[in-house]
Amino acid sequence: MSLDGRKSVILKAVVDDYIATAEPVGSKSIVTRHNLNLSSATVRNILAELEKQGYLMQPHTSAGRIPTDEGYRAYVDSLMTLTDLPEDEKTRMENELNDVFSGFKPILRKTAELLSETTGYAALAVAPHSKDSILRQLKILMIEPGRALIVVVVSGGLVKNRMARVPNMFTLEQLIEIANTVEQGLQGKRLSDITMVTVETSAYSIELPDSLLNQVLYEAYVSIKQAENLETYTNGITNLFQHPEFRNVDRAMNVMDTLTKNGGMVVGMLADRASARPAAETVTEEHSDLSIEAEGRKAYPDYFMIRIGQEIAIETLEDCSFITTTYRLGDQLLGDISLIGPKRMNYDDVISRIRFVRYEIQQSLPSEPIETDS
Amino acid sequence: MSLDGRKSVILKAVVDDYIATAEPVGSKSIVTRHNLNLSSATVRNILAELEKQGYLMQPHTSAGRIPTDEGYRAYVDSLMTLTDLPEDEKTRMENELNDVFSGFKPILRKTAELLSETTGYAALAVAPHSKDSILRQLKILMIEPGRALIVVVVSGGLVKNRMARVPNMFTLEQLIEIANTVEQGLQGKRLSDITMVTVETSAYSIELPDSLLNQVLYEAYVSIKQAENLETYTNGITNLFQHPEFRNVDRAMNVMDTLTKNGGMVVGMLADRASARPAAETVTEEHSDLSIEAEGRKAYPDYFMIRIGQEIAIETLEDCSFITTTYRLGDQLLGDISLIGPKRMNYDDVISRIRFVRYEIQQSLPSEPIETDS
DNA sequence: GTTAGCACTCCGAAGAAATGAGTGCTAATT
DNA sequence: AATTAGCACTCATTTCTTCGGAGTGCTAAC
Repeated sequence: MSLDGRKSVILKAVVDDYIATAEPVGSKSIVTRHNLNLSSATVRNILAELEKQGYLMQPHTSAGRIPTDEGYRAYVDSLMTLTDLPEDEKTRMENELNDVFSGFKPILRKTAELLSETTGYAALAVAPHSKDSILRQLKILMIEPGRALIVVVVSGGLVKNRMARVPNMFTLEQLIEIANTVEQGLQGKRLSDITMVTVETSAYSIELPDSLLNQVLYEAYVSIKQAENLETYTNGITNLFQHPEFRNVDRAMNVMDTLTKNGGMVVGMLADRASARPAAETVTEEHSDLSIEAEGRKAYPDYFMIRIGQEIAIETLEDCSFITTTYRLGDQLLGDISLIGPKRMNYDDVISRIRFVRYEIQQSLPSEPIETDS
Repeated sequence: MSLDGRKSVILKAVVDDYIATAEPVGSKSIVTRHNLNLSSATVRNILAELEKQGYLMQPHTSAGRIPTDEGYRAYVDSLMTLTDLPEDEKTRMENELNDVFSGFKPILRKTAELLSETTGYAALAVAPHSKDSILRQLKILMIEPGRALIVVVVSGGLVKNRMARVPNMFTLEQLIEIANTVEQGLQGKRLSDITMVTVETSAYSIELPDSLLNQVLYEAYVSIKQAENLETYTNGITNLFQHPEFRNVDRAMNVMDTLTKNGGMVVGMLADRASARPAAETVTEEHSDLSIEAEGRKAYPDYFMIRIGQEIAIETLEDCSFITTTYRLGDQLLGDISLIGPKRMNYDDVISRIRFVRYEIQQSLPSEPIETDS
């Protein structure tokens, strides 16, 4: 009953056609487009069944069918055919990525740009970060009297730096002493466990007036805390407007709003959740015949997390789909690459591309230094 | 003939009403709304004259009038009445700004946020930068073998830093020597005059194999060059969609695109031009009775540059107006605050608010350390 | 110089009619 | 028992028409 051969062929046909045309798909057009050996009447019967099973729906009584979230889900899980990118596409993207000025940020920016441009959807890259980052180093560099650059180095090689104002009277030596003391006291701690109290405690042995010392400690604390922040690069949000589902200004605005508010935090958190817990039902395994790093499957979250419509659990994005995957640099650093488009998205193409750029990022930057700040 | 008392009253009325309603303004509604002692017929005659003079136009023959770019220009230059912000608004904005976590970036972000939220338009803040930045310091901090943080300090106190990969074999001492040598060679030079050749020349005395040395020099060069980049913070672009002139998806998309492409560079350059050359005809002097820093008028570009429609000289923004002002930190650092909205913008309110936040920024952060990176 | 009056314009809303893609159901066919 | 042809029906969309009204310009009177 559920999805025998013919049914799945028709469901796939509906989703494929709807993705291509954005118009409800009728029985007749299916028959001709896919030259099936069936009459439209038979197809109609099958469509009715698929609708009863929840895979399809009609926008109104006398219209063709469009996929429901469940329909897309079935399509993505087992129906769609993943193809590899054509070679010239690959080399083109490869070249573009290699052209980038050195530095990690530019490369992520370029990645988001490339993805959004080639797919026509919105792309998002989250900079590498470590889930349970551990403080490794705390350095201070005096820029001029009263101003110092505080550098926080975290497990996995992530470095964050931040300018801070310090009392004029401190000498570089004093600052370095403070930094060293705090560093020793906090080294190895998880960032999330560090509080202002921890910082102060770590520095109890230093003999300086509290009022002055605390200013520096506070700056150090802020710097450490900022190392926890995720950085995100978004590109191509306006692309979404090209798609008919967002030709309505209000809907477009809502989506834009959600994607840009708080510096992309909403989306960043979403992507973050992806790498955090790849829950069984929402994670789509790559089709094994095309999987690039099949050996690592169990050990690392190399899946594509695909959230369709309601599954995103954000009301304004219920017409969207959200595809996320995680890249790794070395053993500890994780980052995410995501793509947001209409539910009626070219999943096949998008997945190929994301996989490709992930591969590229991991290849070309296995241990690139990573600079970030707040 | 040009703009005698009654005419300017009527022009002001039209612009005011059109700003308020977004509907073409008719002769009758002017009379009732502003209870003038005139008949609608008289007003019609005046409207016809104003139209002949180029201040007004009709969308179609039997419609009311709307302002032309010249109409807005006249309004902005001499007709509108600038009011001061109500006290509670001021304290509210002040509090919000003071609540911000320390650091310059957050404050600029907050500024853009505040402005866009309270005005309902899009806001843009350009981080402080110096027009002809001069290299002051070049520091290197070794993070771990093979990785170093390069810090560039520029005249005016701007600091940029960037992680770089350096050959493993270098010791911290060697790196510091290189940095010091290059620093000495380049100190005092304008960033724009520094090239890869200049950098290499500055280091000719160092006795190390070229192939290794050049890697470091290249990284230094890149770091210096990145210090030239402007950083921009944009907020509230989606606000624009609320206004009827952008309810058309395509127009909205064009505007969005222009405002977001290349990380806001288009707009950044626009704002930049504002502080660069305040050309007479496009710069609007603040109405003197409300001017806060009247004494500094000639010495600093404390004007509001207002560009209306075509004056922006970007086709996709021809329905917009663009208001920019420059803030200063200390003597050398300049930054811009801009607001982008429909031509039919509440100029009065917007200008008051921009002026207020500029004042706040300059007050609360006279010499805050400024951290940025690429 | 101002105003009342009037004919005229033209947008936009509201309705009516035609179109056509697509459906579900029934009865005939394989 | 599955498939298909046929047909009546539904309903979004498009096109055309009508009509009201806000607003104008012009003329003639005040």
